[in-house]
Amino acid sequence: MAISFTEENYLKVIHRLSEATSEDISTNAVAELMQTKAASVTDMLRKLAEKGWVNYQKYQGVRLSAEGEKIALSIVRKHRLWEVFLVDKMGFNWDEVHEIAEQLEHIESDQLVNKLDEYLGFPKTDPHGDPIPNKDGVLPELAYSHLSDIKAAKTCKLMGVAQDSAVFLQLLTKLNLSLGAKLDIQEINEFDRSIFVSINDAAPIFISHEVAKNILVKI
Amino acid sequence: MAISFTEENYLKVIHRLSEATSEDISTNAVAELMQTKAASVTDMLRKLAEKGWVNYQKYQGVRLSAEGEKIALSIVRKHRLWEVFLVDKMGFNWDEVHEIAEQLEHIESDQLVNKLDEYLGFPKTDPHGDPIPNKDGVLPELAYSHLSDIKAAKTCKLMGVAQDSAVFLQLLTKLNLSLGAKLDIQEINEFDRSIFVSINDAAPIFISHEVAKNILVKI
DNA sequence: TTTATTTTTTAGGTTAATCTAAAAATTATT
DNA sequence: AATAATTTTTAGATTAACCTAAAAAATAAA
Repeated sequence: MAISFTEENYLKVIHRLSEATSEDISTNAVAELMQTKAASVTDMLRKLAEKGWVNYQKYQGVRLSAEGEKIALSIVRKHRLWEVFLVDKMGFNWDEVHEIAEQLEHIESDQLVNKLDEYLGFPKTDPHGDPIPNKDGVLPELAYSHLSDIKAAKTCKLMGVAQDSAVFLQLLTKLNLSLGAKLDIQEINEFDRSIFVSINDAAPIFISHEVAKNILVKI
Repeated sequence: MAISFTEENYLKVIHRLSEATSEDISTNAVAELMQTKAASVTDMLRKLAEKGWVNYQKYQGVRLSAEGEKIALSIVRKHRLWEVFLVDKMGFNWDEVHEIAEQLEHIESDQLVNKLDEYLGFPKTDPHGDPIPNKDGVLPELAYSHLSDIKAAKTCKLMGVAQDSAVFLQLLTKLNLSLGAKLDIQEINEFDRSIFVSINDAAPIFISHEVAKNILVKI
């Protein structure tokens, strides 16, 4: 069935919200991420339900149907593959690619996506460490920890980020934190939960809890 | 000023029609290429004129303004660069890329277009031999002849095509005619204007005038 | 368990791009 | 030059996606 850019964006947003919870997603939560009003969301949810892409009962929130999930994953796949393309082939920085990938994710051609995947060497993650669904919509298992959850001094490796806002990514770049960086945690301060850490064997520095929450590491 | 996909497509179509003539472009001609009705075109032309992208007087046809021309050329540039990408990097055939490039041409990022141009080695033509405008909208001079215009037996080289319909391109492929092919014209038949020609030194075959009209060659 | 607050939905409108049918202007033909 | 044929425009509707304001339902607080 034909699908519009807008419908694709709604499915993507509902999918993103569903990853963080097992509850149904509220109209307001969708409205906020879609940068629109709740009334508009209600209209769209009814339409998406009619098309069979979401399960929606009024006042009860929304969740993706199996088919909706499949569509959402294919958009996520495209978004992340294009991000790899933009960074690896076009030479963009990881904080510059989100906007462009938001456009490219709507290009419709399974053939192109699969050729692109191959051209990029079947990457498992995008430039922010987020997993890329394969052609059947299966996400590779990554299972990383949030740096903020680590309780004791140890060594780990930066594998991803939990946010791709440009300001956050630019801060990481300033701190010399990029994918694959080695982190030797020296000390965790009880007071403000800041972390004193050496990055790639450099002199240790302080990282705020706020930042640590958005850093994914392999122990 | 903000521009919609639809507006971009109208400008592109008007540009394409303007290449073939110095006359103003009729509402019906635009309607046919846009696959829409004349009434819809009238509405859009008024809007494009308000935005300053075309000169339009009712009942008198339309032509691009300097600014409209600039926009149209940037779309053509993107379309043709993406076609090169699809053929050279993704491994598509030249008859498979038009549809996908129709989508990709609307991606908005000057930075991306210029990086893509560089990545592809600043190509002068797309996979059909059509010239690619540079970043300032300047078209490289190519000045090729239509095979159908050649009057005497001689040798020439296939440099482009005047049409990118899949059926036409597939026919060329069947005839072993691709960009760069050597054509030794043996004879031109007065009766049906068909051409008896040897392609890359193979046994000569007949090519119809209809096909020859759409083949561009360098003598 | 009422009352207050928040969330969500409905009702009614707007805008961009399209359509059909009818009117007006242009062009072609006697 | 008058009439016929064609082209183009206007008028009035439709659809998708959005909006505001008001009503209804759900949730939280007294």
